[in-house]
Amino acid sequence: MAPLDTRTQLLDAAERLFAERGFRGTSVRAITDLAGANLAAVGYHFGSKAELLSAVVRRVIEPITAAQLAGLERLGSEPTISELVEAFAGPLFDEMRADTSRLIVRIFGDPSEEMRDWTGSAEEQVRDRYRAAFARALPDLPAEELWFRMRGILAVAAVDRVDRHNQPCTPNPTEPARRWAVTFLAAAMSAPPTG
Amino acid sequence: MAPLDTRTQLLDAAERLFAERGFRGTSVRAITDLAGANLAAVGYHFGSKAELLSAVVRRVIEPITAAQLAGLERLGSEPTISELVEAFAGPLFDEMRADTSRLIVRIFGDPSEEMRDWTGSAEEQVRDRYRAAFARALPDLPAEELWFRMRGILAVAAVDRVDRHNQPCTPNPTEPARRWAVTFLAAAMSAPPTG
DNA sequence: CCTTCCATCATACGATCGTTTGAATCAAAC
DNA sequence: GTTTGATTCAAACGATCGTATGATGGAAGG
Repeated sequence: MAPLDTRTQLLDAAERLFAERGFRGTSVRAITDLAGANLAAVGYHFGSKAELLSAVVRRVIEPITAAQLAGLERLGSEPTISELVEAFAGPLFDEMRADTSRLIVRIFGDPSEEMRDWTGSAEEQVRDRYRAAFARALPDLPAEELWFRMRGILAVAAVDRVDRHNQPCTPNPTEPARRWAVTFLAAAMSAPPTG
Repeated sequence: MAPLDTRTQLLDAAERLFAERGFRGTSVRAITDLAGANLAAVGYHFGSKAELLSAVVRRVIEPITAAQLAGLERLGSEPTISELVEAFAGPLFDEMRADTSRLIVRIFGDPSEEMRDWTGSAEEQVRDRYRAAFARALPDLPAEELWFRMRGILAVAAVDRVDRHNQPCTPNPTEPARRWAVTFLAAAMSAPPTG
C-alpha cells in the first residue's frame, strides 16, 4: 500500500463518521478501525484529530465551489435571477452527498475554534463573485438584504438535504427537491426590497 | 433553596452550555458547576444527561409553538400568504434566543436517537395546522412541494439567527432580519407550482 | 425525641478519550 | 549487504467522561 492509500482511507472514514456522529462523537479509534489503519496513523498523517477534520472539510468543499464558479462563468453577461439561483444552488444538490450536507450543518452550528480554522479563500471568492452578479441583476436591493437572501439560498439547500436524509424510509430523490428549490428561491430573490 | 431551584438552575445551565458546546461537548460536571449544584444532581433530578437534554429542548420549544398557534388563531379565515408567513416565522425570531437557534440546529444535524426522543406532539400540531392553512391559501400547490416550502421557512429563520450569532463584532439586531425574512419567504411561498 | 423523606454531598467505578512513544517493517539507494 | 528514510505497529500515558453509591443534612409528622 502506498502511503497515500492510508491517508485517503482515513479521509474517507473520517468524512463518513464525522457526518454520522459529529466530530466529538467520533473517536480516533473508530476512524482508524473503519479505515483499516493503526490508531497512530491519524497523528502521523494529519497531526491531530482536529487537523484531520480540516482536511476532510477542505476536500468536500472543493468540488462544490469549483462547480459554482464554473456555473457562473457559463452564464452570459446578463443572467436572469433564476439562472443565478440555479448556478449557485444547483451544485449544493449535485456535488454534495446528503451526509456531507449534514457535516456542514454540524460545523455551522458549532462555534468552537477547531471547527472553523479550515475556512479557505475558495468559498469567499465564490460568495463575492455571486454577490456581485446578484447585485447587478437586483440593482435596487441593498447590500445587506442581498446578503441575507444569499444566506437563505444556502440555508434552504442544506437544510433540505439533511432533512430528507433524516427520513429513514423514503427513497428521497434529489431531483424534485432541486427543482422546487430553484422555483422557491428564484421567487424569493426576485422579491422587491423590504424598504 | 427549594428543590425546584436546583432543577431550574440545572436546566438554565444545560440550555446555555448545550447551545454553546453541543451535547457531547458539554460535560455533566460543567453543567453542575455552572448551576452551583453537586455532580450527582443531574442523575437525581433528571435520571441521565440525555433526559436533561430532553427537558431542556421541551422547555425552549414550548413558547415558540404556543406563539405560532396563537398567531394563527389571531388571523382571519382567509389570511394572506404574507400574514401566514409572519405568524409562522415571526415567533422563530421573537420567542427564540440566538443561542437557542444554535441548539436546535445542532440537534437537527444529529441523527442519534438520544437527540430525537424529545419530539412531542406540540410542534406536529403546529405544523399540521399551518400546513392546512397554507394549503387553503395555495390551492394549486401539491402537498409535497408545500411541505418543502414550509421547511424552507424554518431553514431560513434558524440559519439566519445562528449565522448572525456567529459574527462576533456586529450588534446583530433581530428586527431588520425579521422583516427581510417575511419579504423573502412570502415571495417564495407565493411562487407558482414547479409543475 | 424519633422517624421519615427528600435533597445534597463527597467519592469512587469502569470506560473511553486523544496523544505519544519506541520498536518493527519494508522498499529503495548505494 | 547495508544503510536510510518513510510508514506502520502494539502499548501505554494521563485525563476526562457518565453514572452509581452510601453517607449526611435538615425539615415535617408522629
